[in-house]
Amino acid sequence: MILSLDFSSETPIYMQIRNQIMLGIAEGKLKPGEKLPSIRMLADESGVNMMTVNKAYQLLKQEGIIAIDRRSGAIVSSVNNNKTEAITKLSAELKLVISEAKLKGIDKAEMRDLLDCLYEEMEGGK
Amino acid sequence: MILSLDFSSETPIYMQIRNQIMLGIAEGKLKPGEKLPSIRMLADESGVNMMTVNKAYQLLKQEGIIAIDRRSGAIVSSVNNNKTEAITKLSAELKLVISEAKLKGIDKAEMRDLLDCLYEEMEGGK
Amino acid sequence: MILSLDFSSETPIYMQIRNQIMLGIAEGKLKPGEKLPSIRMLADESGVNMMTVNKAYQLLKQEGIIAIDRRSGAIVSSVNNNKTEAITKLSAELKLVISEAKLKGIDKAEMRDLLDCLYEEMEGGK
Amino acid sequence: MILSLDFSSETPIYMQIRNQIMLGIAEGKLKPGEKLPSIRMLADESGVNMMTVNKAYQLLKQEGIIAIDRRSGAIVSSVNNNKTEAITKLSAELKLVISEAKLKGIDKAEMRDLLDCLYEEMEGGK
DNA sequence: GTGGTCTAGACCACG
DNA sequence: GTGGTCTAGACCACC
Repeated sequence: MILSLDFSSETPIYMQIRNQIMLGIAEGKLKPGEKLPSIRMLADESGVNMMTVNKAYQLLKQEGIIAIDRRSGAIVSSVNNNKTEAITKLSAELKLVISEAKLKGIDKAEMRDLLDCLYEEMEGGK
Repeated sequence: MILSLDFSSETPIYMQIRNQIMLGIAEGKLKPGEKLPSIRMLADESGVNMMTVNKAYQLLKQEGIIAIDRRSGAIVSSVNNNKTEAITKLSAELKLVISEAKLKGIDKAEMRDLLDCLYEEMEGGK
Repeated sequence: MILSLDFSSETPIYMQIRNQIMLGIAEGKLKPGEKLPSIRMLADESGVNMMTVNKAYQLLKQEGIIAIDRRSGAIVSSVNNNKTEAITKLSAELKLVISEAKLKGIDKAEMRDLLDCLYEEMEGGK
Repeated sequence: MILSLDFSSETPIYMQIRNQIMLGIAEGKLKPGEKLPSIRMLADESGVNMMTVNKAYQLLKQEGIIAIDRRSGAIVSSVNNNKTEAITKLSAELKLVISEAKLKGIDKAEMRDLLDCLYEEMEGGK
């Protein structure tokens, strides 16, 4: 688990960590039930403060993506959340992405291709 | 052009304004060449500071989505065709959305449906 | 808004702050829509770190008890949450309190009296 | 005596054990004078460390709820009648519960009902 | 002015 | 060992 962080990005570091862990899980690099690195270890490896990593973990926990086990640290949760709520959130995000695409002259067909392409790329990492 | 702002959202207000204008353009409610409301008017209507609206407009200008003219205020630009750069940015955003979808148990087929569905919804507003 | 904190208590300071604010609202000392002191001010007054106060506020926000407005800081939310969920949580807490009472020889009648008594005490502060 | 522990809960495991034993006694599943399972047995059954169970037992002993005998292990104490002290502690706990209730729109009458309801539920287990 | 983020340490509770 | 809490300062984004 190596993180590549951009310290001069507008995206807060804890959010970058959260995003990369989420990507890692989605790409199958991290599997449900698997242990995540400890807060301390990840902080040391990545050159950030413990509390920053902690904040990312707390966020992921709150989102139901990981569970923090008192005995053995953080583990990846299995998927089980209610879709309806998730779809509402995703729709808003997707709409924004679609808007950006449109304004850059990318049409529906191209977006579908891009979606397919990204899925393949991500499945490949399994 | 009525904005619905959530002052307790994590998303900064200027970003909410930018997003809604972008959505408005993508949905065809605002067409290329059309004039946007003046900063002052939008600020008054929405109950926010003029500086905040200004920041949103500057951001949109910088993204090449609107043009700001001293005489006639802000107008919607025509579609920009610098796709390559845009696709890189969109890919990163889409990847994150796909990850979230996966972790909520939403598969590729459902995402394609959602994409189609949102396109129809947005075209409808034209 | 003066907090009385016990720095040697087992209860974390941020939780003591959260509890006292919750009590303050329930007793009517703080009314819905009213502004809470800023994080900085409360931190200074109470002799604790900003981040500790921040943690309390974040917790209250997450519990839907306060809202954090980007313009004017934190304000007390109006009550509107779904009761069913709340009752589940309250039941577990009350059950524990009842158990403790029983084991100390306090019977049902006494508990009802205590409940009434506390309600009067808290209403009095309105 | 089967414990249901949530390892990802915020409540420490030893406290969960203590709470469940207390509930068990209050509900009459465990009667004064009755023997509690040995530390080792409970630890094995529940998949936790012996030290953790020990901590829970020590806490219960300190609270005067159980007595620990070298020869026969832990036994449930008879009801302690030092009410005055107990009431102070209970009042603080109840006040917090009442606050939470109020903020969720649950009024005094509903709380009284809930109290009655929980008493019946707990008596039923006798 | 406000809150949001981050750091580099520290101590404690838990298991 | 783990995570949880806290501090005293700092810088930045937002309004």
